[in-house]
Order: sequence, then structure tokens, then C-alpha cells
Amino acid sequence: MPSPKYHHGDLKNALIEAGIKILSKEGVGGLSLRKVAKRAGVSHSAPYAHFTDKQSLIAAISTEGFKQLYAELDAAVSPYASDPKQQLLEGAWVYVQFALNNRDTFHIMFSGILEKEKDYPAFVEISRKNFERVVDIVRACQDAGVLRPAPPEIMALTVWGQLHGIISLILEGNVSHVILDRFSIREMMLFAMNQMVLGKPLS
Amino acid sequence: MPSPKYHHGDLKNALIEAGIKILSKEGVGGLSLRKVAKRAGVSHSAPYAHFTDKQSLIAAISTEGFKQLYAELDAAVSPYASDPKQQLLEGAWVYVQFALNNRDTFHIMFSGILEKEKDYPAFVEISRKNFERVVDIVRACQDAGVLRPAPPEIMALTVWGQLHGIISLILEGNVSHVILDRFSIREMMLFAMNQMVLGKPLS
DNA sequence: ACCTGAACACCGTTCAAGT
DNA sequence: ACCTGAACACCGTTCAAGT
Repeated sequence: MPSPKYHHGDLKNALIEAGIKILSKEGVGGLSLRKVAKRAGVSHSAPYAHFTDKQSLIAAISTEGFKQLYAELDAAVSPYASDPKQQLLEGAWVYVQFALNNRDTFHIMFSGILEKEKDYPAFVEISRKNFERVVDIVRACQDAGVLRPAPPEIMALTVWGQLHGIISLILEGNVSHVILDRFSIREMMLFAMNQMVLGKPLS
Repeated sequence: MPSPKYHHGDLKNALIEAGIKILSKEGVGGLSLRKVAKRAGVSHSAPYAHFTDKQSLIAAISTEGFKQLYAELDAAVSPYASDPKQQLLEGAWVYVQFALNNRDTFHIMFSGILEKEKDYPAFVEISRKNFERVVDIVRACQDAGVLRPAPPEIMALTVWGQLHGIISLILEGNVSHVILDRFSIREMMLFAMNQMVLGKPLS
């Protein structure tokens, strides 16, 4: 009797939204295609009309995460076009804050949950775009004598790796309370960045 | 007719062994308790006599990984007791090599697969012991003027985070081929370490 | 103490069928 | 084109029962 409740309009994005919600509520372990479908109000096989498999939905969620990260990075860094050191500091802080505020999305973006990223062009593209932005900031810092002369790509990987390593170790629970109780995350970030930055320390 | 083939002796360790094998062959996605049991030649519910749940087996595998890492670290570093800078270099290289040679164990150890690490005392202990070793090396480096004066714990987190970040980004597929084709992993490691080390650069 | 086999609730994925 | 429902193979976990 009740006519089949087809999902209005854009099921694809509704599924991505539902996925992000579940992710932030139950973590990566609680993310299943069937739950996502139920939350979007469709049958468990409906998602397959829009995503080839679970990996494909995960790719879409990750891509969304990288888009958001890029937007935040750009917004935080752009105002300081004439001050590369400040750009580096603001950019670093945005990355750390993004990781803290979107734990599970961050986890999905970087912890190898997505297995064949190469198969998802939108993912590859926005990922590349983010890294390019870092390279640009690094290049500006080198020109301003804030970072040492070197190929900007390897310097960018070093800066990125430094931030990524510290925040990942913290988020995944690999840093002891001895450290977490003694230093704030901002202190750790500043300390690490100041190992690389030349001249007046960041603060 | 065929009498029940009870597993000889040490099923617990046999299960850990089987888990590590499956992990290295099929990756973390292929690791299931039922497969582990089958590989050890017991029924799918036998593991529950030795592990409370899947997490508990994962904790045991991670603990094994940390023990191995500690042994390799100790073996590589001990010969250079009088040369802190060389200790730092050898230790860093061991960490990177361990990650490359034991991708999936490394992944299980650090990528948040284990959810309540606090519940596994052996895990916490060997994890702490590893970090303490790093702190010791860092302290020696500071005394020798190889690293800047600072609380050794935060300096250790910085060094560890730097290595961990770069190798994790590479392993999880987040570093573009533009970089991977241009620099060797050893070059990246040396470059990163040389941002922190004072005096004559590592090579 | 150590292990088995049936059972349950949950997955991802496929596919014929419906509108 | 978009969605449903049954079906299959696979999970983790529990539990009564066997030695």
C-alpha cells in the first residue's frame, strides 16, 4: 500500500553526508554501507547505483575532507601573502586543528583505509592541489630566508611529515600522558616547527 | 571416528604467528579471527579460549611488533654508545626500515586499529620502553651538542614524529610519485634529520 | 582447561525484478 | 535511471556441550 519511498533528488550526496555523520558519531569501525543506506532512508543495495563499492564511498568522503582542508588552509594563509613565516605558522595550525576537529575524516584521509587511491581522480587531484599549496608556502619561506635553500618539494614533505607525524601519533593514542599532560598541542607544534625555521622563533 | 585433533601445546602463540602471517600476506583487511583459527588448525571459536576478542589478538600482534622493534633498535644503537649522533642516525634508519619491512605490522601498531591500548599492559609497557630508548638517545645528543637544549621528551616526540610522519605518508600512499621518483627514502630521512641536527650534517 | 559446532546479528556484494 | 528484496559468502561473538 505505501508507495515506494524513492529518495528525492540527490541520493549520492545524501549518502556521503550520512557517511560523514556516522563516521563522526561511531568512528571508522562503525561505518558500514548498510548503515549509511539506512540513515539515508533507502535499501541496503541502493548505494550501489551511485558507488561501485564501499571503497568508492570512502574515496568520496576523503575527497570531501581534502576539499574542506584546502578551503581552510587557503582562508588562513591568504591574508598573509606578504609574510611567509606567518603563512607557515597559520597553515601548520590549520592542519593540526583540522585533524583534531575531524578525527575520523582525517583518519580516513590518511590511514590507508582507501586502498587504491589512484583509481579516484578527484581524490588524486585535490590531494595534489593541497600539497602544491604547501610547496608554494615553503618556496616563499625559502625566498624570505625562513627555511633553508633546498628543493621545495622535499622541504615541503619534511614540514608536512613533521606535523602529520606528531598529530597522528597523538590521535592514534601512541603518545604517553607524561607528554600530553606536560605540553599543549600548540606547544608541540611550535617546538617542532622551530627546529626547522631560521631566524626569530615562532610563538 | 577421527579423534578430535586438539592443538598440540601452545595454541596462543600459534594464533599470534598465524595472525602475523595472514597480515603480511593479505594485509589488515584480510585479517579475521576465523582465518587465523583455520590457519592454526582449530575451530573458529577456539581463539576465544586465549583471547577475549579480536582486539586482544591485535594487541598481542602489536606487542610482538614493538618487541621486535626494540630489539632491532637496541642492536643498531648499542655499538655507538660513545657517538650519540651516530646513534640517532642508526636508530632513525632502523625505524624507517622496520616500517618498510613490516608494513602491516607497523600499520597495526600505529594506525589506531587497536582501540583501547590502555587495556593491554604488555603493550603499554613495551611501547613506553621504546619511547624511553629514544629519549635516552636524544638526551645523549643534547649533551653532545648535536640537538638543541630542551626537555628531552618533547625533542624525542619531535624526532619520532618527523620520522613517523614521513614514513607513514609514504606507506599509506599519500606522497606523489613526483617525490618518490626523485628522492630515495634514505635521502628523505637524512634531509629531515638534518633540519634538526646541529653541526656537521648527517650523510 | 581446552576445544567443537550450532546459532545470532551483522557485513559487502550481486542480481532479478519492479517503477 | 533508480531503487527494492532475496540470496550468498563472510564476519565477530556467544554458549551449551564434549574430552
